[in-house]
Amino acid sequence: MPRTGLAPEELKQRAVEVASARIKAAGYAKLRVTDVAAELGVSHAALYGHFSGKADLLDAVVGHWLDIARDTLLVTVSGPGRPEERLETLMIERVRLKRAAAVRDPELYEAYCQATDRLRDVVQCHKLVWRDQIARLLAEAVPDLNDPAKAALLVQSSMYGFTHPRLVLENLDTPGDEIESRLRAVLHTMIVGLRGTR
Amino acid sequence: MPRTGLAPEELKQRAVEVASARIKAAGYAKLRVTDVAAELGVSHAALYGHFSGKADLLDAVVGHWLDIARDTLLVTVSGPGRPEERLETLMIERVRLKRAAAVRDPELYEAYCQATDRLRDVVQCHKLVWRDQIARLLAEAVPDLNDPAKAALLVQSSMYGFTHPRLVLENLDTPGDEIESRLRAVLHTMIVGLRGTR
DNA sequence: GTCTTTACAACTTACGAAAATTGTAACTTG
DNA sequence: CAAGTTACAATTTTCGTAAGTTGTAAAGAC
Repeated sequence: MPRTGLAPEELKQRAVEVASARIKAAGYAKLRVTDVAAELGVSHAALYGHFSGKADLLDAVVGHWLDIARDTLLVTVSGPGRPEERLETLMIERVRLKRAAAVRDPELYEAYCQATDRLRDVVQCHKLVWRDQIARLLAEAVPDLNDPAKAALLVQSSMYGFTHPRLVLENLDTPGDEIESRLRAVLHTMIVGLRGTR
Repeated sequence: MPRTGLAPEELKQRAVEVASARIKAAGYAKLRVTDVAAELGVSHAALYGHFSGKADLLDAVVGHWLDIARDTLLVTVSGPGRPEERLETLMIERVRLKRAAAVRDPELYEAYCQATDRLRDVVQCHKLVWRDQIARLLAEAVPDLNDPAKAALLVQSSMYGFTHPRLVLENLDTPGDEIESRLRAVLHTMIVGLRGTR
């Protein structure tokens, strides 16, 4: 049992919570490992036994947020409705979630954007999970699909204009209805196209 | 005839050329109106008679680059081949052009990215021209298309994952062949989808 | 032995003062 | 009169220096 009284996983979780709160309150650029440590009552060096560096702590913060988002979307995907509807909901909810996050927690959202810009594994892994969800829903929505994984990649790519974190930011001035309407139309066109080329 | 011996349009053009060269050489963030003026042999205040501000000068630099790009693509679009092929070429060349620019002139490319981030008119207008080209080619590739303008907007949106300047940057580590192959597949799927929903 | 602290070097950020830049108005020039 | 310069105020950037941060190794604590 460590001297802090917290198990390693508990300390990591606490560190992520503290870091998240500090980013929200003071800004992404102002996150200091020393501050997080002080708030946890340990020296900053103690945190390096749990995170390989500041970047790793940031990844954990982003990963935590992405996990919550993923769980939210999982509920949506598993809900009732035809496969195409659920696929559409997956995309729409994804955009809504990001738009809301960008407005409510702009600094935490910036952490996410930075992780994306830097092609961090935590974001890349999340993308793969998303693609897997798409593949599963596509396999249902388009019977006899030759290669659901390939199709999912195509659909995902066509969605980046709407869902990429930097583009979500860029589109904040455009009404959500307009974005969603366009997303629906693109998605529908892609699905029809996949049905026509299987 | 102005005291510089240059007509207004000539001076503007010279200023754009000088600014471009300085951005390429010293970086986007280092562009100074005062330096451009000095190199032109005028006071910096004289430039404000031709540009409404530094931002306007930057827009002119980006606009100049976009004009060259547009002319390059115009040749491509007007070339031989079936409409779908030409549409495909329009997209592929667009991505190639940007990838090359990002590698060859990263600072000038950053000027373009900043203009995009800031939703500057010069970039928005360029997007409209591009969409118009798409609409024209789509009208040929998909006979009896109800609304070519709407369809063009959808195709354009599906292409942002590949063509948006920030995403082009993000994709630089991915081989060009892979990007292009995916783009082709998405485009083809969109076209088949449009044919199936007209 | 595990987990932490302390100490430290290399690097980054903060800060204040000075310098430079931007945009504008008044003035000058041809 | 058009087109430029000079002068100026507000703002931004630069720069040197001090303070702070990051990551690591050695030492300490339980």
